[in-house]
Amino acid sequence: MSKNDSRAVPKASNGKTHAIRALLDLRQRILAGQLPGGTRLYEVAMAEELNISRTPLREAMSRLTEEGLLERAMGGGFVVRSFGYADVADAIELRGVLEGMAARLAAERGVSAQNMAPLEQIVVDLDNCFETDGELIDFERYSELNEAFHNSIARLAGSAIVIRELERAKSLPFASPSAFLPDKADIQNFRRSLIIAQEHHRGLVDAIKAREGSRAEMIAREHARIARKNLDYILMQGGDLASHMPSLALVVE
Amino acid sequence: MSKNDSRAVPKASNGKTHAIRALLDLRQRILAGQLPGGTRLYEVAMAEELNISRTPLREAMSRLTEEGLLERAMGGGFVVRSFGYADVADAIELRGVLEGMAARLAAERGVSAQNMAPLEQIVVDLDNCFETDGELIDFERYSELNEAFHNSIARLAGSAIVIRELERAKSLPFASPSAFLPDKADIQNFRRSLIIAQEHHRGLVDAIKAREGSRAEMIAREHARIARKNLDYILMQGGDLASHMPSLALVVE
DNA sequence: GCGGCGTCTAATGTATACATTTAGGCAGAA
DNA sequence: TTCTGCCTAAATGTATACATTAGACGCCGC
Repeated sequence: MSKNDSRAVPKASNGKTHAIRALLDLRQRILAGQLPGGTRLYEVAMAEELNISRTPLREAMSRLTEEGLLERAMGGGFVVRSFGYADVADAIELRGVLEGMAARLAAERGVSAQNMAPLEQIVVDLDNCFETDGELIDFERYSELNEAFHNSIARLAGSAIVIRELERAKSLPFASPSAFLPDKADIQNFRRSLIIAQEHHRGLVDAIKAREGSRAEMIAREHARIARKNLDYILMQGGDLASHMPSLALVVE
Repeated sequence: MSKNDSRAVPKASNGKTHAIRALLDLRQRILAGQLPGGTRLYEVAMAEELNISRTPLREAMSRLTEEGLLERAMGGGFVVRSFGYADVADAIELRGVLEGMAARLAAERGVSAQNMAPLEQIVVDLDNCFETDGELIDFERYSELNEAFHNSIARLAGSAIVIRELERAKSLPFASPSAFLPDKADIQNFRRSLIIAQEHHRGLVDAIKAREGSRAEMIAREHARIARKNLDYILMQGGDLASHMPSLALVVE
């Protein structure tokens, strides 16, 4: 058989190899905007800064390239990927398209009641995050449940490829489903958003159960566009809100 | 400024570093099915086999992971990614969805006559690959032009993100637009396919020019489904044809 | 003064020795 | 016989020295 199992795995059991620590550290710096798009990461300098050798650093940068946060520079080396407004908008649209594909496939291929149940439960739980007057009370929980809802949709399609690509699309911080959820302070301005989003969630479940593929797809797309609308609102408000939105720290152009 | 230009670039100007050569070699072996899905690539053994050290080998494997041909194994190491029929079908559908998104965006955002011209020329050139009775004569050229057509559609959307993700989707050999073009010997059986495909090309140009986003999207999707139909036909024929289809060498399950 | 050429330097590429971790086998005791 | 614990081997992780390359800079000749 060609599939040999093996042994090794260094410090990893501990939780972290040098490479993993470097990965986390670099990711955090990029997401925080400390390493602006276009910044070239020089191996020697960065290795010294992180107190590791070049080998695990290259490993870390490789993984960040897979993640889409770095790019390989022509002729070697790594550069922080640049994102502008158009990229953010397109990444959100892309997520919508992929979630739409997942929802459509789920509807077309059919989902058993048993597999549907968790999704429906999430919708109920999301409802319980609201007061009777429609005001959001448990913000943290809403965010978690929203994330779970989107992950479930991806899984319901039953396609490893779709799951993988959706995961990839969401790895850009500003493309994540919860990227532009309102800050706690600004919930008032987004109340309508949240109510509409929840209606989308209900609609998606309904469409998938009824095996209405096209409807499911369109709702998923429209749902993603809420993020874009929130983004535009935030940008229109000026610098103050934008600085509260950590997803945007790495967006420059 | 944070964007420093730099110097180094080893043998690369020559065309190949050890890592690049290892990359090409491994890719070829995977695509040829010599390294079946699930095969674990042991660094020491593989490095010896390729006559290089582990360092450039890891570099090569890293890049193949970005490409989607390898996966990182839990606890370290690399494994050849496994593909089954469902993955091939889904990858084709995914390409259709992404090309659909590109076509829709192109239509919605509008394309200048100047930017549209090359695409229209490709359609004319594709027509010239057929005899008056609809028989394909210049197979090689058809394949090239088909590839060019698909690349153009991606570019017309004017979105770096879309171009990138489409490039990624097409990097799986069986998801490429020309993956299931008929073998020269089997052209007869696929004549209808080619005629329909060409009609799709015309329809796409037409829809984009008329800014009919939804129509453009649906044509692009339907166009990709030709590949799936050809795939199914090939599989139904039994092993003989499949062995003529190099894109399928790495598909196991 | 200007242009070409050589050298120098900074960066990545490569090899390799050593460290770390775990699987699995072997041996001894209950 | 079976369980337990150690020990070895095999694999990846890490550090580091050295090789290679290309651009920068300055010198020299015209």
